[in-house]
Amino acid sequence: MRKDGSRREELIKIATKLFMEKGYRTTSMQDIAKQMGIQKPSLYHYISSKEDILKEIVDITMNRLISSIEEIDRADISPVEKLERIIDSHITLICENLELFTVSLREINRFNAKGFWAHVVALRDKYEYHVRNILASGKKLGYFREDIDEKIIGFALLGCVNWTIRWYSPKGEKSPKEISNQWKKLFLTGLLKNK
Amino acid sequence: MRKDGSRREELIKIATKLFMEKGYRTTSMQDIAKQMGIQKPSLYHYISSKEDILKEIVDITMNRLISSIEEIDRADISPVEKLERIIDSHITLICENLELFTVSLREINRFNAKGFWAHVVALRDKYEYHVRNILASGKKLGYFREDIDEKIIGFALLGCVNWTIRWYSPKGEKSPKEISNQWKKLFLTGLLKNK
Amino acid sequence: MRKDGSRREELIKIATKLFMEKGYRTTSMQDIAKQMGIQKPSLYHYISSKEDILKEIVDITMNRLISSIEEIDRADISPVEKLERIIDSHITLICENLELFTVSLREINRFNAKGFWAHVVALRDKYEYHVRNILASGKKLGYFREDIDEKIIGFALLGCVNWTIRWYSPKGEKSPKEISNQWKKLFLTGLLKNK
Amino acid sequence: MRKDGSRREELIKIATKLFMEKGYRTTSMQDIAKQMGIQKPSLYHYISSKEDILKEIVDITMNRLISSIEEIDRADISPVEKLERIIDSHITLICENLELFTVSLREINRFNAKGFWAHVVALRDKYEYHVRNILASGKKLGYFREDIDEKIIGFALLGCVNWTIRWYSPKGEKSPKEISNQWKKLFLTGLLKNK
DNA sequence: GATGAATGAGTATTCATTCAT
DNA sequence: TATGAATGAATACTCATTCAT
Repeated sequence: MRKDGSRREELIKIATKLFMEKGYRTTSMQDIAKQMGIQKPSLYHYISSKEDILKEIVDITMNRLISSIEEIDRADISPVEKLERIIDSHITLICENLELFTVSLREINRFNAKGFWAHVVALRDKYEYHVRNILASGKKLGYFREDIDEKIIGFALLGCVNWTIRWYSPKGEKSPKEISNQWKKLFLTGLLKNK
Repeated sequence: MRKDGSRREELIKIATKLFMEKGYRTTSMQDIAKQMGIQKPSLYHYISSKEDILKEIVDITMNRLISSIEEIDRADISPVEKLERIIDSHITLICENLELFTVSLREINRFNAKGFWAHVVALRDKYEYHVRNILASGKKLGYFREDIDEKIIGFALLGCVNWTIRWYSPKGEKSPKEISNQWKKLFLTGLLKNK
Repeated sequence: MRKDGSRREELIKIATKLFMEKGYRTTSMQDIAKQMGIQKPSLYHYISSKEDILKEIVDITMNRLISSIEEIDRADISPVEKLERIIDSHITLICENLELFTVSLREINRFNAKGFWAHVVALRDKYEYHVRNILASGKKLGYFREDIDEKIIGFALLGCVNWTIRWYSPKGEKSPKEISNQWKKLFLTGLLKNK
Repeated sequence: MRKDGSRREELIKIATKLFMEKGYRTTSMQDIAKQMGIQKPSLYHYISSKEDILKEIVDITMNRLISSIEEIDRADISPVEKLERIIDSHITLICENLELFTVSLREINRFNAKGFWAHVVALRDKYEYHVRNILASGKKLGYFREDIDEKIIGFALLGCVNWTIRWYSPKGEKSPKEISNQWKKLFLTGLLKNK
């Protein structure tokens, strides 16, 4: 009676887990149905296609990242602090939603040359815009070196952080906090010892 | 025998291009055969399975990375210079073999839980070993800060560099040299202005 | 009870329209439900199966044709006039109930080899009986040529008239009256000019 | 070795038979494969989709009709004789290729609103053009009544003849020759006795 | 080396219908 | 009277691979 979509959410969650373990293509609707304890066609009560599930996963992850960075960029703090908070928040989001982000970041290219791609690109650009904006204003306000290229450094940040899905494990020895601290220091002062 | 080899190489090259454009699963043997101007079953004179093509691609890319890092690590230079050379060489390899590396880095997880996976992991570990080794000796020799974690910083380096496949284009505005210079400085001295 | 009936009729009407536009098989119960503004299972309050809708459509059309021809055949008029009236009435029925007749005549074969088929055949035979009967008595009474075969000429009449569903449009340039007049003359005196 | 497509022709023939008996939609690729003694996917060596089979059937029938009517219209004979020959040839074609024509005429509407429809319409129009052209010149040359409408009479001819698929059986009592003779006389001089 | 023919296993999706509420 | 949830059965089509020639 309560139409809260909780069964749909369960489906997304289960599918995400399977997509992470076996890959999107390799996971069949059969697999998802089995895991949910229902028959294959019943899945179509909750979603309209397999691709729709992936779209939802991508949407969820991208929007969480964007909400987070927008809030940070709005805050009345220095670009240096913004950068630190972005690193914190991005790593936390990934580590706490590892399945969602693994699938999203791994499979996102599948939409290339499809209608949904424009949507994806728009979201991606939004995030990158904020990153570059913070780097640029840090430069203008005299916090960051003048010779940094926002685009190239922005990609360094994204690569560094997004690559986490390839090696992070909640059972591993490194905590999100440790990772974040290491990288914040790396991005601000580099590896060389101050003399 | 030389004849064989060249035709096989052509196959790998064509397959790599298609895998990059359409993805490994989405590319059919039919697609590859068509692009080569032969019939589907004829492919099997050169390779023994579709997966074999991917294995070869992974092998080629990993081995190039390893040869390069081994040579660098062997050289009689400081860890700082080693780090710089790794960044240079890794970016150059990716940018000059963009198709190969895009496919390799994107599809490598496919072997998860298969026999080939152990092989992949061994290669990956070899590369990571050298990275961490250089970071550790840089620390020991007093070049790098003492509070850096080789593992976490090593992943930062790999993420930063490997992520290049997601955005780099030979037609784009940024050259491998520029990218490399920006990142070398980032890793050594960070973004903050020296006061 | 009156309420029921009207809702059921609405269903038949909507289904008929959809069957005409998309075909019986291609139209789903979903399509019908949507068009009615209710949910799929609710349809089953009014009909017992999809096939039942088609049965009803066939019944309605066949019975109208039969009522009409029976009335004509009962009338105290010459076979020539009977023939003319049949043409008039058959064309009028089709043109004024184009959706019903299009569906009925197009999909009627679907019941082949099913229980309902005997029923359909009985209705069809009834109509054909009257057509042939009129032709035969016209021959006996000296109105029609003696060398005509009632069966073959009867089929000519049916084909000519029933084919209307394939080309007639209420928006087209030809009125049912014009069509009817042309065909009455065709059947009675043929195309050749009297010399 | 001889690449004569005979297996493909066999497939079309078998499919045609099944489509006639069970209908296009109701016949599955499975059914066709079984009847051919091969596995389902093997069908796709010869055709590229189920719809392709139907397209071929429609093409074959329409083109035979058109070849025939073009030849007749080109001949140096009177419109009256042309009309007679059209009736002869059309009935013969249908009766001798009953399966092909039954499927084609019954399922042709399926392409409505698809790309192939324009092609179908073009073929249909070609045939109808010749029919009307012959009627019109018969009128102009003084053979036919002046009050006949080529379009309406043309449809009478088509309906009468095409309806044959609904009742003709090679095992039935009426031969194509008999049918043809009855209808030729019907169209030329009608049913009324000459006084 | 090359390939036409064939296929086993799989894959997403559709749909009429049922039933408890 | 209405419907959300569920499903058994079907369906067209794909694809890597094999093999006789």
